[in-house]
Amino acid sequence: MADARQAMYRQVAADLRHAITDGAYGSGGRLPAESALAEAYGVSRGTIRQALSVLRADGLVTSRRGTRRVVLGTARVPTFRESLSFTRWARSIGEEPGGRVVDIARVPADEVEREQLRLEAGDHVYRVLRVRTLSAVPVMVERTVYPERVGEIVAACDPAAVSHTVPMEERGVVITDAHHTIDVTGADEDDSRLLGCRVGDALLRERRRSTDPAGSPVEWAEDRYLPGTIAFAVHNSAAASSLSRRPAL
Amino acid sequence: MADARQAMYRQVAADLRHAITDGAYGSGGRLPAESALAEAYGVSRGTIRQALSVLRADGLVTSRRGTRRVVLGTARVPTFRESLSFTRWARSIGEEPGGRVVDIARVPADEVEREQLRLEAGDHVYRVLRVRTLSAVPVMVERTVYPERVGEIVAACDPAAVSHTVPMEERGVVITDAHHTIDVTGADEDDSRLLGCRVGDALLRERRRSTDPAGSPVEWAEDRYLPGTIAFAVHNSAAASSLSRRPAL
DNA sequence: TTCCCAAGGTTGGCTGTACAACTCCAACTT
DNA sequence: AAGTTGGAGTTGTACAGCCAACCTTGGGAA
Repeated sequence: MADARQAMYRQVAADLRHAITDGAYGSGGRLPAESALAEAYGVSRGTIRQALSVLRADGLVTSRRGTRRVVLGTARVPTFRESLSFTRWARSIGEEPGGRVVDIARVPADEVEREQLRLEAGDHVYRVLRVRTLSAVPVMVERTVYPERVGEIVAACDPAAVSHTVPMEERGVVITDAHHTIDVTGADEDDSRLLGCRVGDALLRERRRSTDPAGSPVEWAEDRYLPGTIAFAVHNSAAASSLSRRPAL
Repeated sequence: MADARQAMYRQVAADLRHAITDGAYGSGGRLPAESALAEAYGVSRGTIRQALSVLRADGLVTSRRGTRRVVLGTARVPTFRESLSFTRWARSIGEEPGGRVVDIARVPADEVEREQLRLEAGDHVYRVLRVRTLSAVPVMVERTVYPERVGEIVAACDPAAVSHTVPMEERGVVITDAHHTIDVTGADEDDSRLLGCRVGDALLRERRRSTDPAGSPVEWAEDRYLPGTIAFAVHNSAAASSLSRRPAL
């Protein structure tokens, strides 16, 4: 349970999550009734339901009226923050992340950037080109556009800094929502040079727009991965839908 | 609002969703306070919060303690069912979906299939190979494995049937959870023949395991798309995280 | 045996209340 | 002019209760 500063339902959710990933209920097994959990944790049923809805959204348990909840899978589900940060992700799978900033520039935002980052005409943005490595092997090229207030933080970082999200968080930039588009694209000359592939080779592309709790865009990024280095995993459920297809541009 | 058989919070969510996609609050605008909405709809604040949590998970609105909710985007978000069915997706973007079953076979499940579909030794599965088209142009090859009870339904379908999910739903097979893995792979000979590309060409691959409300697997599928025909869109938030990266196999 | 039905258990949905934590803005102080 | 404080407004968390919808089980009926 730990940390009393956390909301009760989060503590319960974390505890149940551990119990599930430790296999306490087995895969395909049944959870105790909500009322039983409520009594066990000494909280109301509403709080238990809140905790379970978190696990439901993560795809750890199902729910169906009339019968106990079923454990769907016992795999560890990354937290939201891990899923956003290349560095955190790499460390969580036991790889050593690295990288370096190839190019960074403060320029007036073009029309697309103004639209994506919701800026006014004349506002400036920081464009960052970065190559990222796992165990010193280049696997991804990242092109990110930041609005001025965020870009200043990134520009102040060491070009070889492993993580940009950590300093951003320390400076109060918090990301709570991200919208991703995943498809395939061909390598351009920069990609070719930085990743060691040929121009035109297929790369797995993730485009991402992240926003803070106030709804202001924090970054607009395009990541290109060498095939075979990464896969994206998505869970969706009738309770919390999140994956969709889109016609490619 | 419509249909009284729907739960109240879903009606409210649908109504607010329409209001938002119609631009009633603008992009970046603020929603009325929960208590105001509660009074307007004649329901309790709890019900409003339930409705808003749906929109939150879809990335339509943010939420932050102390201040009103902000409209994140006004784009239409596909429903869970649309995102699962190629046919529904194609129609929703105004394309004419088609396809045909190339091969279907009832065979004993191999070890991987038993693991994925949670079957016993000796159980049989249906393996289906299918090519799918948009406006008569092949764009995707689909390899699906069904457990026996579901496979029987699919096997009874016309090989040229546009949709398998519709008959499945009519026969009481409901999907409530799906786990997807998205990456890039090379075309094999079947892909090459059916999609008209060369062996080894890069394809966007989606692997999917779907389960019903009881937690029993309903299908295990691998879809391979020609590059440029589709992109996957994902929203995740601190409230309902569901995207993760995975090391490629 | 097989089918049907009733009863009990369980989750879904909704209401109402209370307080805590936080944001924002205006008025005040320095 | 700049910083501080305080209060009103808003969402987050938690509790308690009620009924409906649904599933499972077991016993009775055919």
